[in-house]
Amino acid sequence: MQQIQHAIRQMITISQQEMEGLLKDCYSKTVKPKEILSKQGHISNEIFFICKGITRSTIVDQSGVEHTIHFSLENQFVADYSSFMLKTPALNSIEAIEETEVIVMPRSAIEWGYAHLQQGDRMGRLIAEYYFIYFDNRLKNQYVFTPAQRYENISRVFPNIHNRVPQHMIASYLGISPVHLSRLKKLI
Amino acid sequence: MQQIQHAIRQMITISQQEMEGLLKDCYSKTVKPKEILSKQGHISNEIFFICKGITRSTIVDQSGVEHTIHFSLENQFVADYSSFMLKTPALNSIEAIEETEVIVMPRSAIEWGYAHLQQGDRMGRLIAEYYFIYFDNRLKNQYVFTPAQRYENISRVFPNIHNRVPQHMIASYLGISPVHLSRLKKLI
DNA sequence: TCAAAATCTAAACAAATGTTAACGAACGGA
DNA sequence: TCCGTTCGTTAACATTTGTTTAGATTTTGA
Repeated sequence: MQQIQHAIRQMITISQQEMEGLLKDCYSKTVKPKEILSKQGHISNEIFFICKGITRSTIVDQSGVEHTIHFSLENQFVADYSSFMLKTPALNSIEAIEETEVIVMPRSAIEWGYAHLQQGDRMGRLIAEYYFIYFDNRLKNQYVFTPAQRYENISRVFPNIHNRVPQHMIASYLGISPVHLSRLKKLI
Repeated sequence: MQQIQHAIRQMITISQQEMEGLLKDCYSKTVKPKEILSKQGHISNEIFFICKGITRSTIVDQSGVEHTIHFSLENQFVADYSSFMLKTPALNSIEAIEETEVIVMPRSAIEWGYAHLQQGDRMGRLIAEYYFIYFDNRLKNQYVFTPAQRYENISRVFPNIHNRVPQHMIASYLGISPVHLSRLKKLI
């Protein structure tokens, strides 16, 4: 619980009492590689904070092919936020790549935060803004860089990613086939 | 000013007095087709609300090729939010496609809002969340749909777009060449 | 420890997409 | 109104990327 408190305090000013209220419904959970944290088709009612490990978010297309849309590392929050906010069935799943320890924040905790924290909306705003900047940057990258260039840059966004996830998942994240990524690496 | 007030009231509860404070530094501006509202390389210190018209946001890659990353329609806010939030030089420009009337919200107005509005952070959170959902959806679309499918779906996001912007800009938005879009249309 | 599964690379071929050039239609400013 | 510009389409060819298959290596789990 130390880690998540530190992450929260980096965003907002929060009293010890408030912190206890926010975290009272939260609990820790450990999942093994390939285990699912959050499943497509279900409404996401939880946000996860990663204490240790790494996860990937996946989405399945009409042909049944699975795509990796995101990796999440230590000290980051992860969820299908669209599903969480809209209360619609999640389009993506979240699964552990390594053995991963998370703190589960149920919807009740988040709603308690918006209602009772002095800076609850501010925290929501900062989280949303953080992801906004991330998505915005990612979108611009997609217009401006080739897949090879995006491969070269990926460890800026996900440090040490090459040592932690198999290459075919990186290819999936880049939107290219694993065979093609292997080809591109030869040229770099 | 009616329109922007209506848009704001759809997000938050705000008194008439607060509204006047928020809008006191805002002003109206009209630009002709192809005129620039916001230029790449400059720090964005303004958010625009579109009363009438349509704009596109563009980014230029290393080879000097211009890409259309976004269209913005009536009753929407538009800016390079990353530049606005981070106070870093904007990567993209915003230009009018049709003759466009906007309300300019300078940074001073936004900051006044965060500081003085009862629900200032809430408004910030809702705007950021709205864009989060938009980007998230857009990203998932890119993994799951082919360019042809994204072309077929584009008018769900940008109603009537086909009658308002030249096709080569739509191709640019989709990330394909205008020639290729022309080819794809034949097959649909 | 050992067999099965996962992973990466490579080659050959197929499909998708980009580039260039040409042409006619529509559009816009003088 | 007229002429230059922008726009959309088409064809031919080039490049990029996907698919399939195979083989070698590593990892995993019983």
